[in-house]
Amino acid sequence: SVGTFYSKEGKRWVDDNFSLYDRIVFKGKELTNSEIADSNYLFLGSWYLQNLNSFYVKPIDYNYFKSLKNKIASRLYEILGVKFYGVRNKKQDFICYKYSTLCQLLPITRKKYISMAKQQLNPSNNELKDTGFISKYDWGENSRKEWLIYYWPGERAKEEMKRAKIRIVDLQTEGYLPGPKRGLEYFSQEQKDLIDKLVEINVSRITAEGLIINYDQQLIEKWIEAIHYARAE
DNA sequence: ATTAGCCCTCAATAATGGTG
DNA sequence: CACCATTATTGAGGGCTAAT
Repeated sequence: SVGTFYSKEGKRWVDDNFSLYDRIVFKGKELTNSEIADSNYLFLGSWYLQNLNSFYVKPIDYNYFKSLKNKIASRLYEILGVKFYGVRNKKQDFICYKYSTLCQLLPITRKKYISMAKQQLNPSNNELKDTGFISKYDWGENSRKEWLIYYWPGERAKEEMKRAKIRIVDLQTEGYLPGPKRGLEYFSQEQKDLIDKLVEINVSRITAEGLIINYDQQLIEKWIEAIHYARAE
């Protein structure tokens, strides 16, 4: 896997061989030398974990994602969300997919006739349009007789990108660049303890400090608690 | 090329059984 | 007896195919 994974913290592409998970331990198996796993554990790969910690993720509106009835629609939402990112501030304010490409990306089989392809995808397209994620979509054909689908971002998509941009700016200015005030004495003892806890669960120190500044302490404590559960699933 | 009906798959819910 | 886990049932959605 060369050139497929970008490290946010390292600011470079990763060419190493790596896997998403470092280690998987199933329930009842030996966890460490003496401990037996009380449920299934998943250890995220270090690169993956680092990027999560750096918030190098595409923010998705999980509630919206869940609300989508059609699974094709929800997958489209993920894909288009990323693509719309690339489209902002460009002259061309829409994106275009070959149907054949979409077939590889979506949980669908390639149809022989355009009518079938349309009734395959349009219910999902309409759902996204009705909920405002796209403003409209259109079918077309290129010179090689390949079917194309055009998507225009809707209000919901634009809102999402706006929100994401603000969050990124917030984190970069307030959470990342170590400001002049960013000494250890800046934190209370309680906060230091909390940071240590975060570091224990593999959050990088700089991110942990950023979290402490930007979020309520109790919220973070709950969050740590939740992670201990989430790990097991 | 398009439409409609049948069949298969998957997932959500209900029912059953096993355990503290 | 209550609670959790496993199994059975049902329903919706999508693919395949035959008829138009």
